[in-house]
Amino acid sequence: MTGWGAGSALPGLTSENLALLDRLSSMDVPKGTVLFRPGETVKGFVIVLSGRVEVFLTGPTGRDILLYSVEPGQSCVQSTLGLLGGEDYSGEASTATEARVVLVPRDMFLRLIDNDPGFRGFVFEAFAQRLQSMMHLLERVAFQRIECRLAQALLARAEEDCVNATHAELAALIGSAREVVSRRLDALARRGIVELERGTVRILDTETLRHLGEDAD
Amino acid sequence: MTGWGAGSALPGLTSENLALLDRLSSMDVPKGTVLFRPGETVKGFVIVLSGRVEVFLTGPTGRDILLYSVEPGQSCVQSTLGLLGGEDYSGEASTATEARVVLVPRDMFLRLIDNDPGFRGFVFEAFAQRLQSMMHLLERVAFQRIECRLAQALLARAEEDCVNATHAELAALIGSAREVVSRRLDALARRGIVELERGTVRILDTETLRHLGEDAD
DNA sequence: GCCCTGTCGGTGACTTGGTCACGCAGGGTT
DNA sequence: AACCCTGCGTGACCAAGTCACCGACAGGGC
Repeated sequence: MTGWGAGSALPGLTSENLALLDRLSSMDVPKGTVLFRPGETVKGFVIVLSGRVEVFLTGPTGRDILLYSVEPGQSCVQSTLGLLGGEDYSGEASTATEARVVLVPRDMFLRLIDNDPGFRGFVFEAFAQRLQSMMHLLERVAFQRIECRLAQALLARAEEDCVNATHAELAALIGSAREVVSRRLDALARRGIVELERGTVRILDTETLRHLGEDAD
Repeated sequence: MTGWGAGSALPGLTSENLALLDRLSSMDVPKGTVLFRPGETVKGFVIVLSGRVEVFLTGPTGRDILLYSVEPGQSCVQSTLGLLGGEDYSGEASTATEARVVLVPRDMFLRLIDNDPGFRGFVFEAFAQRLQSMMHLLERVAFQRIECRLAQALLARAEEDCVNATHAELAALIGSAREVVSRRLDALARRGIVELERGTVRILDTETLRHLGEDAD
């Protein structure tokens, strides 16, 4: 019994199943750990309890793109894919912060799916959300200009008008190349919208940035 | 009772639920009909019995990209999304051929999900497959060259070394612009790999085309 | 036959974005 | 101090998307 409080993350489970989940041991993982790589077979259903896990796709040229990030209480859909369809991972997941995760073994996962409506709902909804967000991502990648995506990423990542990320990290967030991000940021800085420092971007004009982040259809 | 043979499309259902599904009336839809548009709310769970339904995303510049196509026996995941997560459609679905579809009403869908393991499995697997294929699509769009994607599309669409599609259609298949496809095809024709006619592309050198369709990592 | 109209495809000029190959600056380590 | 690693800036080049055209063809109506 690890007492990680499955109740808060998984509302609606029957108490006996909750107890079952509670008995699983959670793992603490340091920041930057790779949880799985493309081609690996799936060991179980992963739920993130705290911290953040990011799933990236890597292109042949070494360029990365963030598929989605898994926040506390969410599951990593990639693992579900493998459990249900027998497919292997195709993205690479690593911890963006130190994190605490639980791994639900395959047979237990399948049993829960079959006899617990609450758990089922949890999995289904996670699925639906991911699929939806993947479609939005695809839409952005296929149709939106870099400037637009960059503005969105900056706003999303900002803490008190400050973004702590290298240009390379920002590039991965929006699925572009480091050089391109550098040039765009430079352009934004020239216009007085942001201020650049090694490792951080300070947002000076949130309003204009928000405007740039909107679709120009 | 429409007798559309749910059994073949949905193996593993209990006989009573099969009968329930069989009692739904199917619809015949002519080629080119738009089944749903972005922003519409979801009326039910859609299953395609015959023909092909294609789901596109449209960019602000009018450019289209094929998200996936729904073959007989498959369901349209977009409709599932709406039923489970309450989200609206974000793609546009239309029939690529004349087609026969069934619409499972929302409440019946939810009941089936809850009490029929076979139906549940069907939905889950469809979900998993779509998500997987969306990730592959994203990978192609984000990282692969046009020539590569075009070669794949041509091979996938070929019937006896002949592809009956306009340049605009091919462009939508691979998420590019018509002009770009025209130029690429022209380049392929110059190299003697294909032969162009109004409305069709004839493949002369399948081997080279297959080679072009492989990733160049 | 002829014309009209809509679809299909070709083309040039331009812009945006990705790739490659650098080089330089700051902050640690030894 | 010499070193190295990481983050960032830059120029050149290429691939791809956009815009504005134009001609070529097919089908229908007269």
